[in-house]
Amino acid sequence: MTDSTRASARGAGKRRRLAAAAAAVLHRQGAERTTIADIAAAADVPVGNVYYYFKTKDELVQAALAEHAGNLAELTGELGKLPDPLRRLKALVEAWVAQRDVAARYGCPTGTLAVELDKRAEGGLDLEAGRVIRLLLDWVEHQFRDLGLPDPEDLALTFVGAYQGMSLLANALRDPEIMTRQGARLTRWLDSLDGGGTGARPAP
Amino acid sequence: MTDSTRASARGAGKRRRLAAAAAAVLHRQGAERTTIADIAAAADVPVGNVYYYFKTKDELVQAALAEHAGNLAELTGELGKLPDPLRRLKALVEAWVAQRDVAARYGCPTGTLAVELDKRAEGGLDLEAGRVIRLLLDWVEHQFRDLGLPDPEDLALTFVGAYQGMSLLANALRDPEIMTRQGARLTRWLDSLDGGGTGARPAP
DNA sequence: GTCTATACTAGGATAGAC
DNA sequence: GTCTATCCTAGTATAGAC
Repeated sequence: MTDSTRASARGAGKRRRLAAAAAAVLHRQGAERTTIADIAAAADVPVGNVYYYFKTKDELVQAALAEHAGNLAELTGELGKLPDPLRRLKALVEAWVAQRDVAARYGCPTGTLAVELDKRAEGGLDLEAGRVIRLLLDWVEHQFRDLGLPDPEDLALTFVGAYQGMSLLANALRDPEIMTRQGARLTRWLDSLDGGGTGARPAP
Repeated sequence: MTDSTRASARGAGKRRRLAAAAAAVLHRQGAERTTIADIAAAADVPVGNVYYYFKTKDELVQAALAEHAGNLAELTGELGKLPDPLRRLKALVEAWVAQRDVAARYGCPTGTLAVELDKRAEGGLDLEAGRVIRLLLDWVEHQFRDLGLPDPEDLALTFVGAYQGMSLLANALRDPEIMTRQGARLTRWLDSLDGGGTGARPAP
């Protein structure tokens, strides 16, 4: 290994630390209230050095979104090991409910970022969070399709919409129990869809 | 009428214009990206004069929230004229769907503000948006209670959560049709609750 | 009560030494 | 590849003339 590859390896390490720190800090403080210095401190990287890895703050936001997309891919990868699509969706609800305290305090990482970036048209990042949400929607839609249910796209919107809605309410009211109770409702809804046979159940 | 009361009347007019402008501009640009100058321009009031009516930017945000609360009270007041609670809720869904283009572009005014204010702990406004959402929740819960359905509080959370979720998705994906389709689902859900008789329908 | 000019600060970004 | 010092802009808020 040459000096330069070792340097690159160290550099890549810092880059990754900065991306992970960006994801975490942006979630807690929001995109606008977070300064480069905040992210640098969280990643234990000197402030001035950040610009070597990310030329602008927007690039850091982009990196945070990639981080969220990666986390999502990891989660759906795990869930994909379950044989039954219905069990996969139920396990996803369980994962959401398990995060109830974080959701009540800071909301859904991607959802809140989507709201903030929408108001930030300049950088052209206003649609990027939507892309990450789209990844989740597509995966969920695939599960509903595998279950043989009609309108899998609408079902996915209902399902993910319910998650975003309960996260926002839990956050706005600072009440993690909202995640628990609405999560239980979502699970019962999934059961009713599968048990219903015809799939004609009119639930939202 | 004395000079001072006339002056007060003019003053109150400007104050009201500023509050209304704050509500509108904060919705479009977000709390962080909006400057005092933006609000002043929208209200057609000279920048420096703003501070006579609102000592800080936070007070303007507070005024915008009061504006949203007022709009909500007006809407529920109208809906209250309908004799049947079920019709009231359906009419509320219709009102939401009618705003689909605004929702797809800027999200729910109160919901997006709740997300932003959550990250803005300093001013102590972080829970204020939640209070406005609570007003809506209480009204909706009341309708479900009048329908004689069990767990009206949870039903209200599901109903309002569905609205917040569909607004966020419509906004993140810039697709007003999401409001239309999910609104139709919500309406069918309401019908199923009422028609179900037992109210044991497991929908989320 | 209305408006102008300006003080002050935070924070993004860059130059350039090492 | 790492870090310091600094420039520069934007935006809140105030002082004070009218």
